[in-house]
Amino acid sequence: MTTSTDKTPPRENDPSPESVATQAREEAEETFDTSKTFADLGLPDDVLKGITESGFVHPTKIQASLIPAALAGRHVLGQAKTGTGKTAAFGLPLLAAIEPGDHFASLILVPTRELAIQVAQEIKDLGAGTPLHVLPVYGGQRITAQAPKLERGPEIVVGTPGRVMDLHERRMLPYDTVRVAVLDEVDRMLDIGFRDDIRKILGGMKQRPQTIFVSATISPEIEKLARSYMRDPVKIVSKEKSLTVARVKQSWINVERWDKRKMLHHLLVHETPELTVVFCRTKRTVDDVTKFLNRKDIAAHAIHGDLIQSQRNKVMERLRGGKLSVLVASDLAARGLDVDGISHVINYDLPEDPEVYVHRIGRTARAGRKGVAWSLVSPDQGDLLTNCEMLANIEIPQQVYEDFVPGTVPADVRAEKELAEKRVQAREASMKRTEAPPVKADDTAAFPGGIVPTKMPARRMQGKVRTRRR
DNA sequence: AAAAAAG
Repeated sequence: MTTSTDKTPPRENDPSPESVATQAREEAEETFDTSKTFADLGLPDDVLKGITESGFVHPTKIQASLIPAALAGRHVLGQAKTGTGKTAAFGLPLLAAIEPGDHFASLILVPTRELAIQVAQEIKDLGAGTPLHVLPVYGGQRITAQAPKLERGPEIVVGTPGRVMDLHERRMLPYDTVRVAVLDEVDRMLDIGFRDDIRKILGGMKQRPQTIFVSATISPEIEKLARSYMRDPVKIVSKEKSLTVARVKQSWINVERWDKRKMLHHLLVHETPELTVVFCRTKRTVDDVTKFLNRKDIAAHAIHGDLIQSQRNKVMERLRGGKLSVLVASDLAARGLDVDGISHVINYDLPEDPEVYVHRIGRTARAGRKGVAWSLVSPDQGDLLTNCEMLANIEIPQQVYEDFVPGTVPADVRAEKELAEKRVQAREASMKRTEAPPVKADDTAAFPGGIVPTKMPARRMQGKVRTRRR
């Protein structure tokens, strides 16, 4: 049995056709600009053909504002939540602006290999009506396999930073021909490790190409980066109240650390989701959880950055082909991946970075569908949950599973608790022995808040605070 | 603190 402690009545009790239709319309209005069609945006006929063949009529809001600006040759810094068609927003103007034979006219940088494959495929599909070539380049595949494809001089290259730099150094990928440079998932690209690569690649383009940066969130650091590479940029910001779409039903479940696997198993068995992605914080946990589920006869597959690339590609193919029901993933899969039919996202651990939460749950409820996002939160992880709620600007309700039977407390945890209790008792006993000196009336008067000045030096206090946070 | 990306 499932009970929700949400104060508002559950949506399931209100499935009248009118309300469903209203909700659908509101959500469409939230994402799409129904007052416009792609034909209004100034795209050429051969590009429009690819769009109509893909079944699109109205652009999303980010597309409606980004496409005309990019077509006009402007530098664009665009923000929109996940799943609102950002790839097409920068891909369509590229397809429109680039002539066949314009070798290496555009370079698109993405943070993961899987995204390189996906973004390249999406632009290929959109450009089906044009003779342009799109090539993904990324690490983990042999350079010798890529060389002949690069020699043919594709107009658009989509790549991960490491391999792009490698190919450039081998003189197989020029920078000086690039007229439009795109940074996808900029917030992720500015992480330590990527930042310098990005600077090297963009800085290597002495001709100062038109730049398009897209990101789910725009931080001051992103603005700074944009200012240093862009001339007179257009900033496109979505005015949404929340960073997450309403179609995802989010909730959190209170569960002790040692009960998380059991709870995960309980959810997968009792709620029978169609296609689930389980996100874990470490590669090790991904492997452990996958093995655990396999032992319980659940056909779960793992994906993380330590698997060989062919294995990663194989798992992604299975996922896209609908031949997989549970994917256990590291944050490798958190961003951008657009796979149809992911009905559930489970956060086995909440991420330290709340932006990652927004990206993770954005894997579900794509293309106008609904989705469910559960987060397993142990009592000591409450602050992580609060961080996510604050960033996404939503209140996540708690879900209680009354028929879930918690496991026994592991021996080491029990021992630790007992030890902590003993320490407290010992401290109380010593406090009684050394009576605190009475506080003088003058001292308290200087601190109306009732705080008694401490004898501890300020520097030591800082140190203490710091150690407590870690 | 971890994960990703060049081998």
